[in-house]
Amino acid sequence: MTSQQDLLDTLAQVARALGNGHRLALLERLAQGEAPVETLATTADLTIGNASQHLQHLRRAGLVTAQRSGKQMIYRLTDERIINLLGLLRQVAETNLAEMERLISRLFAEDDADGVLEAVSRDELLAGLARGEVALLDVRPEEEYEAGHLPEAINIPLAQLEEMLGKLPHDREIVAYCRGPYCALSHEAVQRLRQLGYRVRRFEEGYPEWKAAGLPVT
Amino acid sequence: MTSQQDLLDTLAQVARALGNGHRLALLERLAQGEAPVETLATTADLTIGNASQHLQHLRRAGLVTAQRSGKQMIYRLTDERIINLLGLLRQVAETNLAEMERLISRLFAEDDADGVLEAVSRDELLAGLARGEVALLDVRPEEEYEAGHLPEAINIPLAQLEEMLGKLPHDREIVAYCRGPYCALSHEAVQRLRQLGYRVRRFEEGYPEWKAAGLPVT
DNA sequence: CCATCATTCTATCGTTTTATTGAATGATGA
DNA sequence: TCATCATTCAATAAAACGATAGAATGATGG
Repeated sequence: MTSQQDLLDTLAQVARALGNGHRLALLERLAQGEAPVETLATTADLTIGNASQHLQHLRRAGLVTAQRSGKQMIYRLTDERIINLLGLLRQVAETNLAEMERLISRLFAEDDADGVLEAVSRDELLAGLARGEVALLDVRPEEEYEAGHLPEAINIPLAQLEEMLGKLPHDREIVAYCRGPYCALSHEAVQRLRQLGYRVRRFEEGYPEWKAAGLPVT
Repeated sequence: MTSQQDLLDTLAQVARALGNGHRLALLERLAQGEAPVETLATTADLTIGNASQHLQHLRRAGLVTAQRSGKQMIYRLTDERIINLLGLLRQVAETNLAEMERLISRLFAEDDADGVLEAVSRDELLAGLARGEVALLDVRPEEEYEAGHLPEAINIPLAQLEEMLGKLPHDREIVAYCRGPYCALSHEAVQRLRQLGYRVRRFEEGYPEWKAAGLPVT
């Protein structure tokens, strides 16, 4: 009977590994693809030593694995389902926590003045793609695009948006996506492109969710 | 950009609420149905004060809600998806954590000497029920059975197993279930019934998972 | 084999969590 | 209204966590 509680304690240990904002940021970056410590530290805005320690913590919980490559240590998620786990955690938090709602609306406050920027759901996107009515735009950095992206997506990193407008079609609606639901890149891309007269909306999810759902990636 | 991290911090707060074995035990009990503090404290083997404090913690994280009923405070899960969240957490932990495997095999060590006790999957169970080839046995306490159970399940609490054998059919295989994958009740029931000559296996999940999957309950 | 670079380990300190105890609150029924 | 019961609140001490800085490790290129 006591080992029943041992199991729950072990489970709790895994949950506790998720219980820190910095570690969640590291996992979100890892959901885009494997990366060495330095990259992870930079995107999560941590010192190297600090990032290393958090990564050890995630490793002890079995959420990430590490592999040496030359003098670098490459980390990756142990399991695609971790993305689903994060998604479900987010769903539960969003529906049941008023605080969450407040933060989300603040993060995306400026956007939706006239309601036209409503996000495109996965089903809607799939339907639009099947009918050839939409073009996909990936606004993540080139490195993350190279590591994997949605089929037929055009990559224009946000930093080069205006320079690379030539790659965008004019005959179709554009759907922009980035790292996930909380990633602000596609929000900003949509705003800037709309000011330039493009017909564009954002995808409500991101690359990791698409991949975790078993949909094809390139 | 900083509010991106605020969101992750809030998410981390919810994860941290799951990061304690006692709180997971409370949630597992709540997955069976709502209950007052005293019941919860008893099943989680906590003092009342301690249980109350953990429940407050879960409430702040938006995972449970409380409602006064007379002089008792009734707690319940805010959201069925929390059961899915726990299930996914368990899956991830089981596949990626050697420690987990060790604990599970220890918990169920005696059982499977000859391999016949292999658990019945959800699909297999549904097929068997559809063909009328299996009878369902719910070995949880009567209180939990009353709060909800699988359709057509016979309730024989483990404590009264031998006294109530008369309720069991002899012409079909019996599938026993209880609170969930780690619950030992159905394991023990299967062992004891097999010694009495019954053809019986256990369901690999439990009532909460069945309900959370949207399958019919009574 | 030495200098260098990426990463991890160790030690420390301040902060947060947890369990425990006892007092306070809120509803009930005599 | 008072005594009682269920629960929560408040205060404390022990344990776990998180950030930081500097030493140690392990691979590489000369």
